[in-house]
Amino acid sequence: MVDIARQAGVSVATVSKVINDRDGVAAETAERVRQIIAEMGYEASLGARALRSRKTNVIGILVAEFEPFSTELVKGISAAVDGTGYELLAYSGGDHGKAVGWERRSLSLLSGTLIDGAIVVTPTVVRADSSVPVVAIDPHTGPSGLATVDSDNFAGAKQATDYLLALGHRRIGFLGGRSDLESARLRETGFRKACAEAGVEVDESLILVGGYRPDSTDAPAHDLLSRPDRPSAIFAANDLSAIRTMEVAQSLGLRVPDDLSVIGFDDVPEAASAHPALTTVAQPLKQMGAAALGLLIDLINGTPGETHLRLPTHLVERQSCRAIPVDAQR
Amino acid sequence: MVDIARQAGVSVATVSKVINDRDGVAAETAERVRQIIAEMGYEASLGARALRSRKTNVIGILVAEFEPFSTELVKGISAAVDGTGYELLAYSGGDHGKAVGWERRSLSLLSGTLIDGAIVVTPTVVRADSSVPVVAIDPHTGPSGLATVDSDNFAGAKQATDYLLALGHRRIGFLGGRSDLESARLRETGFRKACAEAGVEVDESLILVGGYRPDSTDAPAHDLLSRPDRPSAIFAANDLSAIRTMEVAQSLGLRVPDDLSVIGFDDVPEAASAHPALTTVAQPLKQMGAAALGLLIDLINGTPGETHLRLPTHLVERQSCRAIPVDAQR
DNA sequence: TTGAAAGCGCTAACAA
DNA sequence: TTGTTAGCGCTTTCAA
Repeated sequence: MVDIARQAGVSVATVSKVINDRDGVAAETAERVRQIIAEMGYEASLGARALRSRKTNVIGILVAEFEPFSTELVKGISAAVDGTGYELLAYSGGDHGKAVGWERRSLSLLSGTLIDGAIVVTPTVVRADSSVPVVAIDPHTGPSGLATVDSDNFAGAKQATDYLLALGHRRIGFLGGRSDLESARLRETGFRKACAEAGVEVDESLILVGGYRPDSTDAPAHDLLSRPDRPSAIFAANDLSAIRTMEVAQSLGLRVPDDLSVIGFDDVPEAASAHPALTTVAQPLKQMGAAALGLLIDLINGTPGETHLRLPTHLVERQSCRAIPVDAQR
Repeated sequence: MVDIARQAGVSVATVSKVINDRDGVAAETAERVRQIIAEMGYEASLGARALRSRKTNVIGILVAEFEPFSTELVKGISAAVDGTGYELLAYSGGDHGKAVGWERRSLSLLSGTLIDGAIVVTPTVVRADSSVPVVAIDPHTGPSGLATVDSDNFAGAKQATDYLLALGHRRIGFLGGRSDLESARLRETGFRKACAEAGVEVDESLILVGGYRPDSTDAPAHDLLSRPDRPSAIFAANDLSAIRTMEVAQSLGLRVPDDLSVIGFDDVPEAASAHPALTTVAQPLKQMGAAALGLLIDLINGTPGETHLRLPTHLVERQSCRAIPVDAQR
């Protein structure tokens, strides 16, 4: 900025005024400064600028990691941000969410200086008292005081389980999600509800935790599939763990769907390219991202509307589930 | 930080030293300060911190927009960053790359202050003289002086065209990419080369530009498909335009692959979930992201190795292409 | 071992 | 219309 000022023969204050379209600058001077800025390809440093002014026009997206789920949300937010005048800064702490409180850390790292507001994805811990407006997607269990967006996890899980039951499955394994997340809790509740309604007793030894992550799914999937009375179907609480479950099954010599039916949750793009293509419950991830952005912008503008948006799910039938032959049913 | 200092009864300078593990602080004092920091959930503002010190341990990923291509790269970078000690900041300017020079703008916005280095995706314009190390993925035409990562676009395009040719197609439409990108140029060259080798003359009126974007693909796809002598197959320069081409075909009453074969390029996850599932040339996007990160970290550490990495492509056969019945061949 | 003071690149209030 | 000055939250000499 000093260079620009020197080149133009004015003070840095004047340059700043030109950049920010403040008035009190002669049209001629402004033009000259603009010229030089363009020539030198200068852009005010976000860090320094934000330090001093309050508004940055940047919205932060805080994720533990860029994996299929969070990136689908990001795609939705990105599509929706077009035309709003905001820019997007998606931030992932280095530890991939392994450290408790990563979202609080990232939030204070960025808020107050760099961003006007934040969308935080699957937070484990949040304080509603952040210095900037925050919207949570798929939040943790319990009240947070935050504006949130999620999908109807209960209904979706029930739908998945009903589908498996309708195919004749009676011994159904359940690979739960991250127990600190509301979504994981609701999916298990939906599963149990469907079983209860169908008069099928759930075998508690068939309920394990996959934690939404492929690597933490390995062990429980192995457990479930290597027992003599293994389930004929598995409902994995998200697509990534469902896909890993299919891989584990295949490594054990089981064919999906012939020997084992598997159903997931989310409908990330990877579900369609799995082998076999994964039957799953779709969350409208792109819409959820867009909705979160809408909520956040309202919050920033001080015109809060809804504080909680819940979007519907639907079943997507692909190739990973099969009806049990009638004579094999118990 | 002032609050912390007051609480601990020390100066902000001391707090800063504790945060940055500088020595010259009594173990006891340090412990007390750390305690309070933890209690208050404080984290130093990235903007302010970076303004003063040089190293931020943050790597920037600059994209025009979060769409399937760039997000696949981001996933690859994210997976590879684990354990390196770096964090990731993916930035998308608001205009979705419509403004020329968005990457230069984003770069100077972030560099010098917020990030230690940047990976820029499909840049149109770059100066190698940035204040931080930069690696380009899928760069623009012509020399840039930048370290780059790409895939073998020429071989991939030839492979795709050979495949179509082998299926008996002789009238093949080509929907090119963004003409400023090296990849688009190479894909067209590969297409022409394959035709030439097969002794098939290319009809220049069948070569149009889709620009890698669904919306800019609509018109040329319509053009190609509504002419009486429409091609029997279309090679679209990336998956997004291929998928849109299939949609346009279907809206025109053409069945894919029965009436029209379509092949894409990239193999983004969306290709597998298209209807019909898209046959395409796969780029190893995740590996490309990981490779770019490796290159960049080398650059940051001042131990530059390779300056240009080219990864191989391969054909992924799905359901969008069909052999032409022999009697229909010309 | 500690803290005062300067300054990173910028914006905002005010004075000239 | 312009420039001077102070200060955003932090790190870093350097003196106490």
